[in-house]
Amino acid sequence: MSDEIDEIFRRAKEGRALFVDRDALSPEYIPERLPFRDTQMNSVAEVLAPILHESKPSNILLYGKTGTGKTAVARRVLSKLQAEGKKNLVVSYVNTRLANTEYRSLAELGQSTGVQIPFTGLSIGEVVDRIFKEIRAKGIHVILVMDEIDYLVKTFGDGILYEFTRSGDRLAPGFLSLVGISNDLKFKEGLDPRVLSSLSEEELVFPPYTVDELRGILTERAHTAFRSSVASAAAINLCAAMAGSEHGDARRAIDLLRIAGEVAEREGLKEIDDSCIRRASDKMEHDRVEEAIRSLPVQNKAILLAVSKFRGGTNTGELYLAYTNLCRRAGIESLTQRRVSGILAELDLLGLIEASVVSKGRRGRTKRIQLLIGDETLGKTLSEDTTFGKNS
DNA sequence: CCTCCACTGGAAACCTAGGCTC
DNA sequence: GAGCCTAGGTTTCCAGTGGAGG
Repeated sequence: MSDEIDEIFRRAKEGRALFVDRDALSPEYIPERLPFRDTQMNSVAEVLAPILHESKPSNILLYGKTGTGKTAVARRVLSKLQAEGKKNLVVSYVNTRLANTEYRSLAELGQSTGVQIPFTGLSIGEVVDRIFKEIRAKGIHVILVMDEIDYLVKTFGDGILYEFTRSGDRLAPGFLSLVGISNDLKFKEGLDPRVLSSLSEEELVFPPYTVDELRGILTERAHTAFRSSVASAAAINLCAAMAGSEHGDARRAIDLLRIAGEVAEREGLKEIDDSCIRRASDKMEHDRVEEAIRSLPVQNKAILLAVSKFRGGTNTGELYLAYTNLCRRAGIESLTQRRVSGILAELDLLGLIEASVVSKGRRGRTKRIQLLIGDETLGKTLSEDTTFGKNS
């Protein structure tokens, strides 16, 4: 036993030699220079520059799929802007999907402008009023970055965007400019035309990286992150190809390279080979699923567990029966079928199950439900939850 | 071509936890 | 502390429906 531990430590010590600066491959790392994004950086900088002579920059919308560098460009430009040392400038960054509700998105904006917002109890309108009041009173110049703004619009409508885009003189001498970041190229369709015209005074599209560009990015990062000869050109090619085959997602490519490096390190290898990369890719998928399950509310877990009882799929009625039984045994309240149907749709969206509506003619209409993940992953992750500890 | 099943999914009402003002 | 407010999750109610079997 202790031999094994010694062995792990020994390998870790040797392995450490693979990485020089692991952070260069972390998701938060933003390099000084963003390769292949000079045009976009300059454009954003040009749009925002007027703030340095006290006038309100146009609102700007950044479009592009995940991992095309939108967030990195926005952050980089804004941090340079902040470095200019302008006193009344406030840069607020909100990821609306992580904030999860309109209210919490606003609360984050409030935080950065210096308004304390209780985590519940106020109406949206009241929160907006308070923030606006603060901006006016202090003459603050706010640049609000709303990341994944399409999520906000899709789930809650454009209510607060409307407020923002029309805030105009209500804020003088302060002002608020929006930098919207969207993964969805079509999200404008659902927008009120007045909001749209104001929000997209300027627009910038981020094309997906080509495999060649990904290779360039990875090479640069690998250079800082690893010792020389750890990540061969062949390894980098494979990472770029695997991540790029779908949609030129740089984040995924970088994650893949980092995890492949970690795998190699753990194995005590001197360099990253193909099998490291393939295993890294499997691990990423596995981790994504585990994390998704772990963060589920109890009821959703129970439903997922009920789904897993049926090898080869089931339908709503049958599942609901199994689910209520399971709840009784686990000693938790069960929800109505209507709600379960809604939760099934959520689980479908997360990619944990597949639920599609099928009609069986005279025998009614239902959802065909199938588990998309492995039993062991599910069992292992759910057994951490004390509610389901024993059975399953 | 019509029926009719076993649900789906929209809408509204209800509930709880929390903050607000007075 | 009373009486108001809201968000978010859930329940209640119900009209709507695709298509196999008649």
